[in-house]
Amino acid sequence: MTMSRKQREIAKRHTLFLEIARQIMHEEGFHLLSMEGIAEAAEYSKGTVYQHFTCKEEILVQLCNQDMGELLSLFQRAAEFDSNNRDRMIAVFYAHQLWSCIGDNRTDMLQHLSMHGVRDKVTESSLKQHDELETGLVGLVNSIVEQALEAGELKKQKHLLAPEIVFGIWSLSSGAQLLKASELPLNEFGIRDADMSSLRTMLLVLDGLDWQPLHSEAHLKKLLKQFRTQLFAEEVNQIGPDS
Amino acid sequence: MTMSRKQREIAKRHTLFLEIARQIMHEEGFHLLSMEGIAEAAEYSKGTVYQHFTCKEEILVQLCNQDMGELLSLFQRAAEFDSNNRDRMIAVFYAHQLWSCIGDNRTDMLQHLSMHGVRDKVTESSLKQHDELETGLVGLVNSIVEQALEAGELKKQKHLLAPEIVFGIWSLSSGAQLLKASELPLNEFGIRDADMSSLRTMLLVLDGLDWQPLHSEAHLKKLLKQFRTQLFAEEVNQIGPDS
DNA sequence: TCAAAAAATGACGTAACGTCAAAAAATACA
DNA sequence: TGTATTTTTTGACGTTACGTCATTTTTTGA
Repeated sequence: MTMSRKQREIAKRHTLFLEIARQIMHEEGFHLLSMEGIAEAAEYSKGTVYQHFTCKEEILVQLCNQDMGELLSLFQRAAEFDSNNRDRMIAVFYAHQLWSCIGDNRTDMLQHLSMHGVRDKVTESSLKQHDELETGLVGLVNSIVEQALEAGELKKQKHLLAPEIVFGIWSLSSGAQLLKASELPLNEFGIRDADMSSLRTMLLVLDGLDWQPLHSEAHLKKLLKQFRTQLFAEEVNQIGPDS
Repeated sequence: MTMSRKQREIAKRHTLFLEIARQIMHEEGFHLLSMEGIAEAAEYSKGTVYQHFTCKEEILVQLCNQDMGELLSLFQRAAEFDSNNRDRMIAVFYAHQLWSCIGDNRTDMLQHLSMHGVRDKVTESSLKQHDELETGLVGLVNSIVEQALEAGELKKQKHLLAPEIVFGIWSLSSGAQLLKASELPLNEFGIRDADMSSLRTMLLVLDGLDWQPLHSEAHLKKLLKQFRTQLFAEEVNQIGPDS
């Protein structure tokens, strides 16, 4: 379905507002984002901004949904990685880290969104979209675990269901990103590389689960190289030679 | 040093305000906490509240500091648990979960505090206290890892320093609590018991590290019972027969 | 008892939210 | 092209909460 000129203009402005909001949030943080600020930066009036977004929170959720869409596509690519399920799982974990490195303050934004009182203010439809994205992400990771079970790479655990394994890894990953995004002086605590530390912790979980094939340092090295130069080459280039 | 009557009165009101703030935050959330609200509930005027706290955030940080002090004392008890270092580590993890179950919305509060723009508004001294508490907590966990290394229960890891091991476990624990505190329908995802899942994931990490003595289901059962009926008996009773 | 010091108050200035009647622009139609 | 109608944009307005500070009230102490 094609849009009229007017509709296209509106859509364009919608995007403009979102971009400006993202910019402001990046430079000054969510707490300094104001509707008037956006309007001013875009050279429109406040009322016009309110025609696109019912409230500040609505902008936030839409930005988050954009980012989560990106995350989902990274996850999908990871899930199709041509190897065993263990490596795919590692790819997903890596993708998550990459995702937060590429975007400016994605973790921060999500954190805001999850705060008490925010969900209530947001449009039904954005919220639904958000929940679907979330379900999509979790579902994808879950299916990797299940495929590993089917393939016999992972034995059925006596005390952890597949979704519970996902929960653990998910906790680890998001927890690590949160700590990293916080203002804690991790290096002062003796942490050299937060991402590498959490990734290695995650490998320990996989080994603890006896998820085959077990860890090998050589394989990890090769795998990371593959991620950097093939699977996520483009994304890695956006940040330069690190992680 | 003893206080004058006046000083005692002021201290008492200070506590009163904090308690009221905690109450409001519990019932309505941080976003609905207002200085006027506190003043009203305490039957004082706004100005008086401002004589105790420079701003809303200052109240938040002081409440967090209270709670973190409690957490630290739980951790200390865990660190003195009469067993090996692995079990002490598990006790710490358990204590963290217990702590968030006992308090009303502790995770939420900490999350707020870590948000961008909050630290800047807070008193130097409260901030310092907060950082010291944080350092104390991390340091304590770190020292358990180091004792395990010294005792030979844990071999030196080629790729993870002690603080990095702590980082992983810390990420896992705080990530899990965050997800639990969020409005995600974990049970719909198939997660039966979030705390138990993250605890078991943490055990997998320990096993992955080859931290002796390795997991045994029987031992875990015994250990949890000890936690519930001895080490943290009092705290567990505050919530009833679960976890 | 009363003057000086200390503490409590709430009116005030400011900022941001979200609304809505009026103004401006776009469109339809003669 | 000119006017009527619809759509869009605008910013003034009402509201809420913050944080300040001059004024009022209470306490203290001589």
